[in-house]
Amino acid sequence: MSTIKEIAENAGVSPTTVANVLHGKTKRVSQATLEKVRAVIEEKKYAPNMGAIILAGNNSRIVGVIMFMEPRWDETVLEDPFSSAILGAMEQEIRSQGYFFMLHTTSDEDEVVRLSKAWKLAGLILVWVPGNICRVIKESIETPLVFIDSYFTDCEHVYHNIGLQDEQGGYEIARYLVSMGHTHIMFLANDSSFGGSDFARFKGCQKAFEEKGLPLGFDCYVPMPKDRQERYELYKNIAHKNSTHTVLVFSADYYAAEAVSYLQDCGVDIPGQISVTGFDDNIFSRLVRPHLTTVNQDPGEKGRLAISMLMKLIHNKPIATPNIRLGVRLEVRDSVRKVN
Amino acid sequence: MSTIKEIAENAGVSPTTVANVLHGKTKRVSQATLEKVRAVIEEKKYAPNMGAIILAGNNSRIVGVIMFMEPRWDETVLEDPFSSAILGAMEQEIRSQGYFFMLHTTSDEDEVVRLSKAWKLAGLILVWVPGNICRVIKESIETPLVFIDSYFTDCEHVYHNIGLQDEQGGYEIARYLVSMGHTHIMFLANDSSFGGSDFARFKGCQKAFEEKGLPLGFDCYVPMPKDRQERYELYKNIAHKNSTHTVLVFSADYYAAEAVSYLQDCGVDIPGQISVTGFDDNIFSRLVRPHLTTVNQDPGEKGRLAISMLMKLIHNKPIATPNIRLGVRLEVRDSVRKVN
DNA sequence: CTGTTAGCGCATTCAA
DNA sequence: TTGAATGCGCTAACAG
Repeated sequence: MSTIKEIAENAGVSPTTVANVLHGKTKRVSQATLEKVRAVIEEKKYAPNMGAIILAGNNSRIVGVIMFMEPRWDETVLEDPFSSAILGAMEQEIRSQGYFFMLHTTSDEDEVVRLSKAWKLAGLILVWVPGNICRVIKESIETPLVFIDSYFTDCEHVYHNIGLQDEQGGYEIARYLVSMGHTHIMFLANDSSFGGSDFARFKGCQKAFEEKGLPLGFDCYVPMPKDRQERYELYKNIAHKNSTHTVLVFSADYYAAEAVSYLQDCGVDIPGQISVTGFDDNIFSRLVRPHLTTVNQDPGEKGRLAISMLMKLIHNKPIATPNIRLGVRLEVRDSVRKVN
Repeated sequence: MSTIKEIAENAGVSPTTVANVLHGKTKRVSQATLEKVRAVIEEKKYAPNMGAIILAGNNSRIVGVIMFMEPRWDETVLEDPFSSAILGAMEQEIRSQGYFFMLHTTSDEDEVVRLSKAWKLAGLILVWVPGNICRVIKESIETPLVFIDSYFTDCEHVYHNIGLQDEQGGYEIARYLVSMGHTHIMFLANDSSFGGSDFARFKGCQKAFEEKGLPLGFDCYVPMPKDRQERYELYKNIAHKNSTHTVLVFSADYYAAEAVSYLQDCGVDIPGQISVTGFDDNIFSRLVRPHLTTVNQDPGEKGRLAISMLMKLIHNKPIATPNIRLGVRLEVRDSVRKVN
C-alpha cells in the first residue's frame, strides 16, 4: 500500500531520508525531519514490501524450519510434545529477533534446496535429517544451516548441530535395568532411524549390557508401526508372547505411555508382568501410572540453542562449539520392577 | 542464482518463452522448444525468486497462520495436542496446494495487519481471536481471512470461521452429569475466554442445569493459571476444601488429565472422592485411569476445513456455509461417579 | 544532511 | 510462436 516514496512525499523529504529513518541511521537526519518522518510512518501504518526487500537485498529475514519425516506419517508425529516444545520455542525466538518463521515438512532434499533459493532464506533449521542427506544439502546451498538431532555419516565437525547425548541416555537406562536384574530387553523405536537418535540410544544400551558381559543383538530392536492400531497389535503380541524379555525400552515417552495404558486395558500388570521405560521425561511420563522411569531432556532448550547458533552464523559471529550435545538425566520412577 | 534470463540464454530462446513454459502455457510454445527449455530448467535447478514474484504480482503464495495467545504463555499451549493436530493438518494442506506456511503467535492485531501487508499474504488463518479484535482485523486488510475457534461480537455471518458446537458440548456433558446425580460443578477453563469457546461450553452447562431447575452461577467458572505449579495448588485446594461441588469440569483433556494424575498422587480417589470430565477426546483422555469422560472433537478436520475454505476464498469460489460449527460427541468413560 | 539513480527478477503488455 | 519493454518497491552507491 503505502511505499517509501509516498511517505517521503507526505513528509516533504526524499525517499532516502525516509529509508535512513527506517534503518535507524538517525545520525544522518536532523531531529526535526526525523520526528516528522516518524509521524508520517506511524500515521500511514507503513509496512515494507518484503518482496522488494528480497529482490534488492537478496535476503528475506525468513528462517526456514524443515522437519524431515516420512511421507506417510500419521499426525502423532506432531502430537508428540517434543515437536511442539521445539517449535514453540523456535517460533518465539525467531519472532523476537525480528525474523519470520516458515514451517515445512518433507523427506526430499531437493525441496529444501528449492525452498532456500526461492525465498533467499536467512537461515535454515533442519530437524531429524537422515545422515546421508546432510552432506547433499550442505553442499547445495550457502544458507546458514543448523541441524537438530541429526547424525552425520562423514566428519561431524563441519556441521552445526544441536543434539542430545543419546548414547549416554540409552546407556544410563540400560545400566539401571541391569542393576535391577533385567537381562533381556526389547527396544522399541522408529524404524528409519538406523544412524539416528534412536539408534544411538540403542547403542548406549548395548554398551551397558556388554560391560556386564550380556549380549544385546539387533534382533532386540523393534521398529514401531506408524499406525496406532498396528502398534496396539504389537503391544499385545509383545506382552502375551511367552518370551524372554522382561522389559520394554521405548525411545519416546509418548509410545511408552500409550503402551502402558493399552496393556493395562488388556489386563497386563505393569511393572508386575513386564517393566517399561520411556525417553524424554515429558508430561506423558507423569500421566500414566505407574509413572514412567525415563530419561530427561529439554526440547525447548534445544530449539532456543538452535536459533541462537543460527543467529551467530547469520551475523558471522564466532561459535565456540559447533556440535552441541545436551545432557541427559535418568529419572527413576515406578515402571521398572526388580527381578530375581 | 539461475534466473529466467539465464535459462533463456542457455536454451537459446527469449525470457518470455521460458516464462510461458514455467506457467504451463504450452499452447504458445512449439514442442521442440518446450522440451529444450524444460531440460535446461531441470539441469540448472531453476527456482523462481519469490521476492520478484511478490514485487511483480503482489502475491506471495504464503498463507499466514496466526495463533492468538497471551504474551506470558508457558509452553503448554503448544504442548496441547489440539494445537499440534491443527498445525500439522494445515501445514500438509497448504504445502500440497503449492503454498507456503508462515507461523506466528501474537496478541496484537496491528502485528497481523503489518504481517499481511509486508508479505502480501495470499491468505490468513487466525486462531483463537478475541471477539473484539476480529472486526478490526477484517476491516484493516483485504487478505482472504478464515478464523478458527473464534467468536464474534457483531454479526456472525460476515466472517468465515471454522468452529465447534461448543455450547452443545458443554450441554451434553452437563446433562450427563445431572443424570448421574451431580448438582454442583466447578468449571475450569481459560481465563480470557469470556466470549470464547470455553465460555460457550460453560453456557451449555448452564442451559442443561437450568432445564433441571438447578442454578449455575459464574462463581463456578474458575480460570486456570498459566503456571503448572500454580495449577497444582489450585487442584489441591479444590479437592481438599470441604466444598459442595462433586465434579471438576475441565475445558481441555490436557488439564483434566494433569489434575487427575496430580490428585491421585495426593491420594485423592477419582472418581470416588471427586469426579472429573475433560473436553477434546485426545490421547490424554485415554492415558489416565480412570479414562476420562469427555467430549470428542477432531482438530485435524478443523485445520483441513479451514485451509479448504481459505483456498475457495483465494480463488473466488462460492462458499456454502461461511461459519461452520463441527459436531461434538459425548464420550462416556470412567471418570464420573453416580452420586446419591 | 538530503536527493538522484541504477538495478534486483519477474509478470505483463505490446509489438513483430 | 517469439522478442522487447515497462514497472513493481526497495537498497546502496553516489552526487550534491
